[in-house]
Amino acid sequence: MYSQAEENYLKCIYALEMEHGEEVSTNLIASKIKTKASSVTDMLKKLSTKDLVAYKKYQGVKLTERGRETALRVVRKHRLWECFLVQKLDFKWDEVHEIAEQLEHIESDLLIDKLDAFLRFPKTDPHGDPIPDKHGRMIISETVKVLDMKIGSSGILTGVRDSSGPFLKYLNKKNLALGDKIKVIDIEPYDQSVHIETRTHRLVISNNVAENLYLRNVK
Amino acid sequence: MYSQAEENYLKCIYALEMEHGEEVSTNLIASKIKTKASSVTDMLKKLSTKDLVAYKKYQGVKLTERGRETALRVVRKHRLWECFLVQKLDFKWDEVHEIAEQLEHIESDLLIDKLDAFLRFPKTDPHGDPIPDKHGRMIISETVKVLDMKIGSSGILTGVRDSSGPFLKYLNKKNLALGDKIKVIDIEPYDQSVHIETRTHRLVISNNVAENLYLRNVK
DNA sequence: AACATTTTTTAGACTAACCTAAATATTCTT
DNA sequence: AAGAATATTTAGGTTAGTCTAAAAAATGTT
Repeated sequence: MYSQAEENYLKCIYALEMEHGEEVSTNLIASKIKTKASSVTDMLKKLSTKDLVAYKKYQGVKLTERGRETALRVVRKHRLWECFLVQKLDFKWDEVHEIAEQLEHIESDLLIDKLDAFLRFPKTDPHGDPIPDKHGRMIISETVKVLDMKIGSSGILTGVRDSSGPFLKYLNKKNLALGDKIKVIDIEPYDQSVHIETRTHRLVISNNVAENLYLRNVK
Repeated sequence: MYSQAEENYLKCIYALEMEHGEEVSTNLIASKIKTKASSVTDMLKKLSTKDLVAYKKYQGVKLTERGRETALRVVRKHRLWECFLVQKLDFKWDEVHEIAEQLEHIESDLLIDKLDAFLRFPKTDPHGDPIPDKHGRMIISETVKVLDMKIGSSGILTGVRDSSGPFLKYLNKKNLALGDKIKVIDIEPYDQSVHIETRTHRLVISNNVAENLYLRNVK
């Protein structure tokens, strides 16, 4: 139906809308997709004629309803394939992204629904991100960043903002995994580094890392 | 590494070499790939500069060692994915080809080896075709066409030459499946239609169908 | 408000993979 | 072996997606 390039742009715009709100800028897309702003402009024009984005010169874009549906279908495929890779093929969570980037473009509704069933309709992918169902609906759990936690409170690690290989490898090394219960012992006012405690150990994480960890509150 | 188009040409040339012997002609490739002869010529030149085929103007092509290895890797992926679709996702054997055509281009050696292990290293795909191992080796079983069988002899249906949807649907309807024991009752000299018997029923198949069924001899 | 900076768009070019139409080789027929 | 038929290649064009460089619009600064 749509080319891989088109799907990648839609997915990218969808992600940027989630992060920064609607009205995504050309340069932002360009840097995320690692291409030039002029290429982005070209593509936005094309997506616009296909009624996938609402685009006005110099004003940024946002997805149309059609565009959002399409983006969600790609996201669904990406996250289901990640589940498959981790649960069935024993990949580690930091190894699956690049492969899922390819698999997400395979076109077959039947395939993806059968895959969904095979995996028993998972609600989140290995990084804690919610998986849209076939109607595009998903469960967005209330989460807070580690930095916004009260000192002394605890939470379950439910997701990561940055699911790049290096960051996930860092978490592996520090023995932090999704589902771990984490208690915030102290936040250093000077550099916003955070002293945390898990069931098995204590450690200090930088502000940067703390920004990328989402917790679900727990008493 | 190589584009999907390049991989498709290599796979196509490989298949034609198997069927018709080496030195595959431009038109043959064009008709199989459903494109124009001039496009084939363009691609053959490109594949030639990459040392994947040995090409001399007006003389047809054959795969180089490098080309054959690459083709076999694609074939391996295609057939493993077909196994996955049938065994794990409950697709029927006539539904998997088009999806496998897409999946065969996913690039990750680790993925394909893990998939192979997950499927317990299958030796043939759902159509009875042998699956190359990671070194490109496969078990080619001795088979004969139904038409070449002696009257009164039996064989196990081990493969089909034409694995297109319509043909496989026909076999489904006639209740013929891989692994079935088939006895050749009679071959009509006039039109080469064949009277056969399975464990459960008797039927007459046209010469055309008989040409497309491979049996492994059995006493 | 005027100038500088940044962002975005336009103009024009490139590559991969395809196409049509015309030219050239090869093969077939007699 | 010459002409006809067929097969293949060449020449030149198209589209998708990218690029660079230049132009234009928006934004920031004083």
